[in-house]
Amino acid sequence: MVKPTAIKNNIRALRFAADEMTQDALAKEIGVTRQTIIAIEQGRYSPSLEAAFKIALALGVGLEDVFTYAPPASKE
Amino acid sequence: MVKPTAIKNNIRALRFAADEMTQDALAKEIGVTRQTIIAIEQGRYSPSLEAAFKIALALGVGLEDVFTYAPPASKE
DNA sequence: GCTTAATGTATACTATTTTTTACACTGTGC
DNA sequence: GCACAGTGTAAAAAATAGTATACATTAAGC
Repeated sequence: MVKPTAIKNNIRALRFAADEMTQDALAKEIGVTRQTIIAIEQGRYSPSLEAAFKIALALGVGLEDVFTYAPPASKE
Repeated sequence: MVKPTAIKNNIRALRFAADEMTQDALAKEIGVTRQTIIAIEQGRYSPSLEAAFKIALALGVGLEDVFTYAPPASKE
């Protein structure tokens, strides 16, 4: 099963909004590696709740401003 | 290192508020096992962002109404 | 043309979350 | 007493998230 993450985020946009913060800077600020930021930005996997909270905190916005859950589209 | 989850939740309270929903019912509704609900309720680990979103949805509240991040208390 | 910063890709590895199965405990109804 | 619902515990295995390292690409500055 593939399940390509039902969660979207606008970390990239918010990074630029937040004083042009680089992936590396963000990664360091929240205590993860750059790889993690890249993978999350690209939606390759959704972060842990903890990582998500830290990211929102670092970007100065609420959790739900960064990540949005796209429900699997029920058939209707 | 132990890292006992910096995230708190009030799933249990919200379950009762939401029509006395049982752990089993909630688990089924969001597509995880009962074990997962128990572990999360007890704070044994924090869920994935996806699981967290589903739980909030099933309980009819916002993500940040269910889970709260307790920052590691900076020294001040 | 060389260097550097920022981003992306890949792979192997570790850690954490989630599942599965199985059993224990408590309260309620019969 | 026995059955059942709801909750809890435990441990192994599978799935997913995150790390570490190394290398490629692009744009900017010198």
